[in-house]
Amino acid sequence: MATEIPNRFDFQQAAEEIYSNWEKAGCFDANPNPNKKPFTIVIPPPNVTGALHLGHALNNTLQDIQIRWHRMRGFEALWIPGTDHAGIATQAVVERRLKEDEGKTRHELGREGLIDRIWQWKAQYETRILQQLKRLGSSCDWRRTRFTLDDMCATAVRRTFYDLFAKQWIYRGKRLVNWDTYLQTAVSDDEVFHETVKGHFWHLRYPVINPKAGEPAYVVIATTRPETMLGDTAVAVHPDPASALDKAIEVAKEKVQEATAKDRPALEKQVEDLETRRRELLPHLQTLAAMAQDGRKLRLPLLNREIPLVADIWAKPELGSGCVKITPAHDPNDYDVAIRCQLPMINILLPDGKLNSHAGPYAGLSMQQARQRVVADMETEGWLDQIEDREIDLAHSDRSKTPIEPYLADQWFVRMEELAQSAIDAVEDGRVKIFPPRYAKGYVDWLSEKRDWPVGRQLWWGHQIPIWSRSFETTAERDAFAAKLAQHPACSSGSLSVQPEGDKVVHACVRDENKALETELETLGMIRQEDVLDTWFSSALWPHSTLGWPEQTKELEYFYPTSTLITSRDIITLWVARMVLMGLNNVGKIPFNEVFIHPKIMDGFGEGMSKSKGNGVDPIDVIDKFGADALRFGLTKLTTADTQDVRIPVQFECPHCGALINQTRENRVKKRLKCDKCSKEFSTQWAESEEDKALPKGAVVSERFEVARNFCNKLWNASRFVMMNLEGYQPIKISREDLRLEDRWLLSRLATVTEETSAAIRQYQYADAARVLYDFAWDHYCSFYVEMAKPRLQDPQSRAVTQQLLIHGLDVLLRLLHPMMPFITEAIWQQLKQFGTRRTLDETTEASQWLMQAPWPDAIATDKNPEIEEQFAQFTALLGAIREIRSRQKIQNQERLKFSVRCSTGLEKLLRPMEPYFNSLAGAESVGWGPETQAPSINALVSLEKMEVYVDLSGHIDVAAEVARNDKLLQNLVKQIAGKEKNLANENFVSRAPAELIEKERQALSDLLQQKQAAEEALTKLKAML
RNA sequence: GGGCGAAUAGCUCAGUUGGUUAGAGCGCUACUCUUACAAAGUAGAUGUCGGGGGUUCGAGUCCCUCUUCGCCCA
Repeated sequence: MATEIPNRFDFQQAAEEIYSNWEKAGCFDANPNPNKKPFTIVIPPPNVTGALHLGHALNNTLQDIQIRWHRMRGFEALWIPGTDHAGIATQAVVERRLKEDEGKTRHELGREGLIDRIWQWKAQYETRILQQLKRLGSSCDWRRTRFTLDDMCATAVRRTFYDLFAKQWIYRGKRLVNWDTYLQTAVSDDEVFHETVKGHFWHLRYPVINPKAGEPAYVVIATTRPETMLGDTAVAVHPDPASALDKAIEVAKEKVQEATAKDRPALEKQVEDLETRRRELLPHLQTLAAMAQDGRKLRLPLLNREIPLVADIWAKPELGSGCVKITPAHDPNDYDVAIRCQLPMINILLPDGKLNSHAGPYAGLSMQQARQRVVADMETEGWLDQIEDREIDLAHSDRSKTPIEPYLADQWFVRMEELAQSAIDAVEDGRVKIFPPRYAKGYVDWLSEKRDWPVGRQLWWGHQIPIWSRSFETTAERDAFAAKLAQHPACSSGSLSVQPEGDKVVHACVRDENKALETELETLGMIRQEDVLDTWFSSALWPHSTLGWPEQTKELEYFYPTSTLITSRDIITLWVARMVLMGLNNVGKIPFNEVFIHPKIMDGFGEGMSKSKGNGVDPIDVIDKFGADALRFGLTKLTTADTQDVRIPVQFECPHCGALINQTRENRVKKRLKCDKCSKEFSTQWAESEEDKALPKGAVVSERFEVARNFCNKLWNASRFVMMNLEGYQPIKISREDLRLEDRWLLSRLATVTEETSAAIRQYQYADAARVLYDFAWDHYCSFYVEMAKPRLQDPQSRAVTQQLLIHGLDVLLRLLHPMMPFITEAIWQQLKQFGTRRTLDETTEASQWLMQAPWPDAIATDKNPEIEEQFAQFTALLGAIREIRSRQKIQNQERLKFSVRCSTGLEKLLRPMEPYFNSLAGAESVGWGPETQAPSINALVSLEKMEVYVDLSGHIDVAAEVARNDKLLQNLVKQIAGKEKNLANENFVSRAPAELIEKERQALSDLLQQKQAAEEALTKLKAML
């Protein structure tokens, strides 16, 4: 029976059962349905590198809220789940593991072998990720789960690549790339992070060949990477050092002008240095500039190569020696110089980071070894000028954490001109709306650069580029071959596209997987490109590839464009922008109508959470401890509309006693910790030794979710109360007019709250939606309606109506909360079934089998009644006044109070019917009402806006407490009165402020004066009693 | 260096178009085991709204500037 409901929600057990029941009942499935409007979300596929973290929990909670809300509103709501293969990240993790566990490299395992291992890894993590999503309550259509490397996605990738190739938007070129020597692949700028490290500035001398009279015998260049001299193809000097220096001096002087006193000395020193330099170094630089114009050559030491002295603005006369060595194949700036001055580019590096034959005697050395040898040899030969210490900015690969080598390599690119423009237009003309709107700027700025997209990755894990290539000795041979290939029937049928590159190379792209054709190309001597595509290439197709494109499926037709994409801001350029341009290119339509960028979760110190910092919270730990509903509600409550970061302070949970220990920057990296409370030790994620690992592990959690857990408990117990009092419940016909004030107040609140919640969810104002429901459920439904229902339930006259409104309110509340807290609301819904399916005031609807399929409540406009809400506010104010006196006077709850209220007859009429509630809610009974009411001889007075409340204190007055209260009140009143008087005495205010406001102020002042007088009188009386 | 954002109670955050007593939850204090809930109830205390200028009758809110922090880009 109902009374046996436990007073805690056992979420552990309930959640699992509920979820599998939903799944069995097909609640998550969506299918094209002409009778409904579609609402579609594609999950931003989490990558299979690791498990989901709290940021993912937030991301997916927000998506699920939209999906569940739309589903309840009658949309055909489809949420497509899936994961991303994350090419380089995953391969890096698996390779590292391989090295650590078996000491093997990928080359020892071979391409097939390694890919096999990665699939195993993928299987493991995909399972884990999908499981996490399920435990979170995500209502995805699991039948449609996709993976960016599965057959369906592969087909889409291949078709897209072919299309771009045929449009000649794909090309291969030699470019300087960020080379990861550990993973032996190029990485994009997005995958590089910079770190300032201590280094040196080596000053080297390069001798001048046949210097003329007055010319120096050598030039000095400074470099942070001396070994790259082996790839030098020039030395540059500024063409007009005088004006360049003047400009630099001018800029520096301006800075001095603008500087604060603190910074000024340092900047003045700079100006001084520059002026000294101009005096002492300029003639020398001018000589060099002239020599460069005259075509003077230098001899590159160690390799004895002749290199030109060139004039180029990249050389900064204000820095170092004023000359700079040019290594086009290994430095982006030098690369630009080489393009401008038409210099040769010499690549001295092998893919594994060792030097190649261009490095002459240094071939085979690593960059590190070469540096030592080069410096030593230069010194021996007398070409080393000096060494200074210097901090240098060093690029690292985000994937392998090793230094990046800029490297000249063949690279596949996607031409971005048209594609980028199409994506810019889509946002600028409002077809794609980004929330919060400020993020549109970064999106447009990034796309506006229209930098061609390097899509090739020298990896094994990914979509292999479907291009077969062959090189020829001569252009004629190549052309002949290409012409012949162009005759192939596959070309005219549009499944093969042939294109030349440069003079001697031809590429052929095969549209769909076609073993016969591919083999044929191979017999013609063509070889397939080894590179795979950047992961983002396949994820860019995600909104349409998951719906079956390039097939014109029913799903694609019905569910595309998707409705909204919910993601975090660091992914706007990588994902959102590329999804837009690929959607437009492939389908001809935008991929989604709206994009919502949610906040990023930080720890209590404002630092991003990550496993490598030790401050990462595993959502599963939170779910185990507080329940999925608490996790979801807590995250929802944090998601305010415009903020970009939210902080969640993090604790360790002691596995012995459950105590929470605040995390600090110090303790979060420790291998083991001692509990503050029970003094027992526990291990952390860092534990390595057997001894540490033997200790129980302390989870990283956050007590932030306690609030939400308590809210779940409140909801649970309110429901429990309702059900305990529903014995004999029969649905009855209710007519609004017959209802009491509190009933109509409840209905008015329900209408308002429904409206506010809907509006908030629609506008992605998640925190507002959560707050509105929290306040309503706790402060209105529980604290007032349920409390007021208690006496009414005892009264046979009013019991049936009260039951009806209680269950109606609960039914609506559960539906409103369901998108945020699906499990607990569903659990209660299932229990409510014992009272039948007719629960709401609407006699025509029956409760559905599953709450998740129930209709979203209607905001019944006619139930909204501001007047009643105002009246109710008067009632609660009066109640509060009585309670305050009770508390201040330390009057026990058992002792009854008497009070009288001096107020207008109108208010009296309104509040008198509430008399029983003063008894049940404040233990007080009224003895007088209306304008003529006399104060009891000993009383405490509370002056409210529209009434004066006298609580009879005869018998239990604490005079001192009452004096103190009145004193404080008086002080406050005096302060306020002074403010108002000052305001109203201000000529400017009276003449300029709006008349209404002035009138309001006057009224307020007169009220205040009256209150003051009453307080003074009370005080005089009280003091006489002392 | 450029862009975006943040700074409000001990903590985490709200605070509409400027309008005069700046709010919530947690924590804290006091009192209550009152038959839904102590993961609760009732009441209470707590603020130079980061600093400095300015606009205005009036600034947490608008403008300028400085400081600190975070994220992104180069």
